[in-house]
Amino acid sequence: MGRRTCGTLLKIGDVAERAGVSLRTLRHYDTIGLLPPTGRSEGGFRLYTEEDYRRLQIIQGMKALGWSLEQITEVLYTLAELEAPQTPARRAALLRELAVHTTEADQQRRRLAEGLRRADRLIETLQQGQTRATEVA
Amino acid sequence: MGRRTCGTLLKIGDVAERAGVSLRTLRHYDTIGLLPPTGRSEGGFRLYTEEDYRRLQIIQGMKALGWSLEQITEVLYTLAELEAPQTPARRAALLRELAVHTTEADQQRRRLAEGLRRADRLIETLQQGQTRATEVA
DNA sequence: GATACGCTCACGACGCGTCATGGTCG
DNA sequence: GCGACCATGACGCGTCGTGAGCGTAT
Repeated sequence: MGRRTCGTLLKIGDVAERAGVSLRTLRHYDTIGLLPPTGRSEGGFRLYTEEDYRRLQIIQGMKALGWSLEQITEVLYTLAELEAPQTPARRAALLRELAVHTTEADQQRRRLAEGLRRADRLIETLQQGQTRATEVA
Repeated sequence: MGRRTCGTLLKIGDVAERAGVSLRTLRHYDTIGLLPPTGRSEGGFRLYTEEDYRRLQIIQGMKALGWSLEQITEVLYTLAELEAPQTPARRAALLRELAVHTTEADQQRRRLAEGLRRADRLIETLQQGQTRATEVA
């Protein structure tokens, strides 16, 4: 029946299409431990859950901010570990890590805003180039 | 007399320091034809002019927008050629190219804006992670 | 058994960082 | 001729794209 996979499990192609990424990317994320599929079929096919898919969406968001896959891996592990109860010392350490990442995100935000201004200037320049050249003609 | 180079010519290190890029980067830009130094010394040292330096600044701006060095090379050549008078046919072709690049710049602008929204959401997520974890403590 | 879908290598592109080794300038 | 500066060449890295060659699901 087309694309529907058994139960709630998604094959790599389903996830790829939904999220708009390549199969290659998903395999890469698997090999580096960033997004290992929850399961595998008998024949070795990667099987993803809805939860995996949500994780991918978060990854995409962070990637769009220019974070490296390694950084993203760290943050996700930190957040995951914060969910589970830990010793107070451990919790404090995790919170400190998280604070660092938040600061990084803030800086990234500023860089993006700066880039936006730059983009506007560039577009202006290009359009000037066009109009000037057109006027001469 | 430190860093001052003969006349108005700058050595690679001077340019690198002023622009905040590495020597390697400048050599790379040379080898790919993006920013060839105007001259060379007898011994083979790269010699840059102020004009070269201005070109580098433009390059840095476009790079910050996520353009590939190849794209930048194209745009710069197109703009340079538009300055000089050409046949009307050539001019028209250049204008068409320029229009393509303008469109790309527009798309880039949109991507940056989208990234900014994503950044805000991510920062929120991270801060929520912090406050939630802090409240539990 | 055809067809779509998946698997694992393995090589390539981009934008440099990073040696290693040796030449140039003041 | 010393020390700061520069040259080329080669390899490496991160993040995939792009096959090749072969197995799996329906």
